Amino acid sequence: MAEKTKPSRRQRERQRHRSEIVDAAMRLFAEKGFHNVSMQEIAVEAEFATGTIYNFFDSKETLYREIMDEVADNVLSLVKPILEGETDEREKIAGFIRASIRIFQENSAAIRLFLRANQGPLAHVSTAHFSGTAAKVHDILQAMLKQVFAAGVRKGLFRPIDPCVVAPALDAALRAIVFSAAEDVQDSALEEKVAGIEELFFRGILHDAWNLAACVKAASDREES
Amino acid sequence: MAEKTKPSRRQRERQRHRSEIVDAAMRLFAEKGFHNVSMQEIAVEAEFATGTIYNFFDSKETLYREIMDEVADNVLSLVKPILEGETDEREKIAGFIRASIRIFQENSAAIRLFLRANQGPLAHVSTAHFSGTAAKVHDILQAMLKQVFAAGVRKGLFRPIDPCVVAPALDAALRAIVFSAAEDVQDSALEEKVAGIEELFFRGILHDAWNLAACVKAASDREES
DNA sequence: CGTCAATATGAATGGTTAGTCATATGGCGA
DNA sequence: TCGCCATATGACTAACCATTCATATTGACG
Repeated sequence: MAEKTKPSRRQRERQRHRSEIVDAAMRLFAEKGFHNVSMQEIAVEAEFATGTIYNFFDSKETLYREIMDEVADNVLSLVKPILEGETDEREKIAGFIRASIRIFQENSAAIRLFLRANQGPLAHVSTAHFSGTAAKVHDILQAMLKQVFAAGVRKGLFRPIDPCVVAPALDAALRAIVFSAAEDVQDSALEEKVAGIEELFFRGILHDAWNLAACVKAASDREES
Repeated sequence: MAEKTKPSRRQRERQRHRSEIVDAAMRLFAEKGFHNVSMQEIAVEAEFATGTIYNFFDSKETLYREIMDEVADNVLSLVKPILEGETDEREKIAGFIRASIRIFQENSAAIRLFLRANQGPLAHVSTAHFSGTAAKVHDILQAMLKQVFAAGVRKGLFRPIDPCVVAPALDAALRAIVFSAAEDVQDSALEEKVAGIEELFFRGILHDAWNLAACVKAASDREES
């Protein structure tokens, strides 16, 4: 199927140019958002002419999508082995949390794209706030997490939590921490913070068993007044 | 200071028109994002002429900002009494979680704005991903949450968690759940899901005390291979 | 009514930018 | 060395859209 035998001179050059464009575009999109970057800017940043970009990508939107997809695939390939290994569900979750540090640190520019993704050319109210493959990848990740949680519950490792609650919660909480750290200059505390998330998720915030039901009731009573 | 005595006919009309424009703009911005909505569209949606909008707002950006600010203030005013009451820190957190349902449900369109906020005319890498007052409000909310957590830890109600980790984590997790529910048609499960978050945060996912440290070590060993 | 001030109107303006295309370039085989 | 083809170029076009402003409408008040 795939021709492995022909990375001719021309072809390799072309591929290099392509990736230079992608790099430049990624930097700019990540920094300023889709609508605030013109093809001119991208061209200048990549040291090509405007028209050249259109030899590689049909439209600005296509370029954007391809970048998103690339990043998404990359992230997924890093996370997948962790969540699908043969280990204990508890270790999978812990491993996922710890891996997030590296993944998000290494792709921090790329990930910013996802933060800024909401603005994209997609005006729709898609399930996630991403577009195209990126949305699928997000869904896949969520699905994997849910499965791990479900398995953990089945085996009695976790309390009978709802995977559809915990999976997005973990994902969102992690993102919040990692991104806020990525934006500050001093990301020194990142490791500790992620460890904090880990503990939070595994053990909760309470010191001892506390009568949750009573509190909830009190709160809703107060609400009605 | 504030003249309470003069909502004359003219003035009241003007105010009504203004809020009709705000409503229309909010609907559109929430649905399609700042850049994908033209002043024309807003004018049509609000049943005014383009120029009329400029009698109320200096620019598109001003309009956007004012909407954001309005929503932010509204949300803050709902949350503040819960977090600053005289109750137990545990109840404050529980109350905050439960209140989020109502708040986000009632302003679901408005809140979508915050989701889409990243795109705004602000290209900067601001601390939060919001602009202007909205950013401040977000910070204020976070600060209040942190204080509650810190107080809870001090009183021994919570384990020695880091407020700077837990506050954003709770916020992000809640948002993730509420928004995903808001986007699905069947939000029937929302109450249960939020209750799930509550339990998750208070008690964690583990059934029993489990040797977290060992797991962490195993995971990082594996990482190095 | 008639007048005036406040407000609404929407066609016109100017600036921006995605995307095109006729032309130039340069590597490569003959 | 020559000519060819893949690729690069960047001035140009067409569309879009925020904003303006000369004009029309409204409704309050004498």
